[in-house]
Amino acid sequence: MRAVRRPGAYVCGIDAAMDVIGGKWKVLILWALDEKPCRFGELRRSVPGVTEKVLSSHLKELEEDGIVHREEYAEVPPRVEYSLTPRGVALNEALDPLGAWGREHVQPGTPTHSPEGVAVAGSDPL
Amino acid sequence: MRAVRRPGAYVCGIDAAMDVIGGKWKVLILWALDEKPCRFGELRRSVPGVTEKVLSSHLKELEEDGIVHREEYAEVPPRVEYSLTPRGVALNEALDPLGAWGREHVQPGTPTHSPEGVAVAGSDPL
DNA sequence: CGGGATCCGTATGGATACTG
DNA sequence: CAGTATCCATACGGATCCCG
Repeated sequence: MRAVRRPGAYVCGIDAAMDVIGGKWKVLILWALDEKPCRFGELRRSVPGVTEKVLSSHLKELEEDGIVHREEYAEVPPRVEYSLTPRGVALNEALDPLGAWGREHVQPGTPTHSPEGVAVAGSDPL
Repeated sequence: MRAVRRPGAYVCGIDAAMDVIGGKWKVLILWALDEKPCRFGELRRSVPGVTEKVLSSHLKELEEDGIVHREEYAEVPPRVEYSLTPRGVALNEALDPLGAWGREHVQPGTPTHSPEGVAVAGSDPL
């Protein structure tokens, strides 16, 4: 994963934000968590195609970035719950117009929200 | 670069949008073009650190995605001008809240817009 | 000037097996 | 269940040379 943050500084806020959500599955993770807090296994099912390692890495980074909160319960069947922090909620809101743009301009018919993992069929309209 | 579009389809609009702006320098390019149409050389100067090849690739992809328009003038000193399409303008607008989020949450003090010498004091090309 | 072609290093992500 | 460890593939980005 991103070994370390961009050394110097960001050129702009978008640049900075992109560094946070740059992972391949991050926005999908955020999206799933936007619905409800999730356990690791749930998340894995909600984000089809992601592997444990990558999911784990992404979650760790999102946690470091203050986007998700990780609550660990020291129980016998280990239980961990991930949820969005206020900052994460704000990020998701900021992401909304971008999602609208994507739906409008690149993939008409894309669902608005389907954390269960629905994939639409369709081709590039361009 | 992205050899081909994501095989199946996108899970959501954000997912789709991310595929469009996923390149390392794309948002910076968009940002520069948001100010004014630019020639290749200008762009290269506006996006410090990017190499010709990558800039070229990114521009080509952005063009394929209908984000930028490429106007080629068959003159003796070859001249090409890149500009944002309406779709590109819309994308930039959709990116705005994300930029605001980034400025607020990850890099306080990041400038709002400075496409001229995008280099912020102290910024360091990777 | 505006790139295309080539070669190459690295970061990112994937598969699988294993552990607390 | 919730990860970690290891190995591996490749996409991405960079340097350089070259051409219209």
